[in-house]
Amino acid sequence: MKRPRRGRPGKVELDFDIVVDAALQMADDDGLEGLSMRKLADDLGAGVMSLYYYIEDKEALVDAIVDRVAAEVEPAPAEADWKESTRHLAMATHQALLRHPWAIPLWSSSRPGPHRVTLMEQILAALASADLDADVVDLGFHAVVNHVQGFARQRVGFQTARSTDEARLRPGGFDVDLDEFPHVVAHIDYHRSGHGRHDEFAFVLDLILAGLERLPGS
Amino acid sequence: MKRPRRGRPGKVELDFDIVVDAALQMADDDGLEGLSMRKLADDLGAGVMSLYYYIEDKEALVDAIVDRVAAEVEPAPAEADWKESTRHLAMATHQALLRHPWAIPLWSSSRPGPHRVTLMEQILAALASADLDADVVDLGFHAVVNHVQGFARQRVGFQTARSTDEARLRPGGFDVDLDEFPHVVAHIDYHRSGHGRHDEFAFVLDLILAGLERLPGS
DNA sequence: ACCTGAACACCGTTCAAGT
DNA sequence: ACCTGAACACCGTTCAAGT
Repeated sequence: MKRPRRGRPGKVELDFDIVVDAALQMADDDGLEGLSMRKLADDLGAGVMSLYYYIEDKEALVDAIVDRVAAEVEPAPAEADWKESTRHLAMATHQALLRHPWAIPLWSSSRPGPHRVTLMEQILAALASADLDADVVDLGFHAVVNHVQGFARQRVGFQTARSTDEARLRPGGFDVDLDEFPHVVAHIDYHRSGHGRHDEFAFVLDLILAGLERLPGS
Repeated sequence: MKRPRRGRPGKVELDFDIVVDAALQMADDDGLEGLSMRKLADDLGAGVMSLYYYIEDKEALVDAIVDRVAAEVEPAPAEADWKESTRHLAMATHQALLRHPWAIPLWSSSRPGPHRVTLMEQILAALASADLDADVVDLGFHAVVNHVQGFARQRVGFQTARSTDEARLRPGGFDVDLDEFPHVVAHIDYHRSGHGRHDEFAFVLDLILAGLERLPGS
């Protein structure tokens, strides 16, 4: 089960992007807890400590790969109005997060890099271009961001528990008897069985955007 | 910097609750990454491996302390209507999360224990008792849950970066020049400077609840 | 039934050094 | 300027054993 090496120990071509690329690949393959400095160096055929010439520490590396995910979000087309732009950015972010599920819990907790700041700027700019009160812009920003993150989280959560039986038996490491929780069971079943709307993410997103217009200024 | 011990090595009183209590305390004191099996055993004056008699592994222990946080959320008073109940549960959850910030990223990613399932049941039951379509109940549930988690996350995020200057200089480990991001700067300033509404959490929550009533059924 | 130490297979990072 | 190995200070957990 040895990993393939890119070169012989002794001299290896390395730079920031090569390190971050390999780290992103490793997180995609093995999840966040599968990413270690030592395995990463091994993958690259370098000594562990060589990595530290290009990055401060592991945390900075993780910040960097999260920012790579943010970089995958394309800007909205120039001719889009505020609602279309916001919608585009939210959907593209949602898709990027589903491509890199390990990034979901990090999306708001790790500190933002340049691409994530750019993404924030684009969303805020789109909302600001609407005829909305400053309070409503702020509120809308958080509503959209929370929706994106919350929905992605929920989605990968349900991927984990495949069958209803599995969910019934151990919703945690605990033995929770779901018979006592009829609404929870109904909720799980609702989500499991196609539940009417095929794209609930977009549906709720549109509700949020429509809601913003109807809001009293201040 | 030795930790105080509760007994002499050789014989210690231990049970599931004692272990979980100590783990919760340690997470509150030192954060999640400050919680280690070895330090925990030390705290309790026990050998590390003694802990494994009561818990499966560290992950199960973390699930348990997260569930303890859920246990702190009081049920809504019986006479409350659906909106008051939902509001109560959301606010109480928000406060519990602020008391245990380490639990915020775990709130939706770790698997729910009995108390968190109970909390879900209560929220779902409250929404179901309203005269809302099943789709709207589902949508409202996620809107409320996302709001609680997203807002808590945002709140502790801002606690980290104290001054505007600090945020300007390094929003990440990156050197992002915020001058290029005027809307982001405005957004940060808006949040920093009292921003009109004193309790934005409750304000947005009420908007969500009011919005649910106005929604078309299906 | 309950608790244990030794050992294993890992981590991230400091440091002083090599080219 | 770039890369390194040895060492340090940690981890969580398996195992075989003790009472």
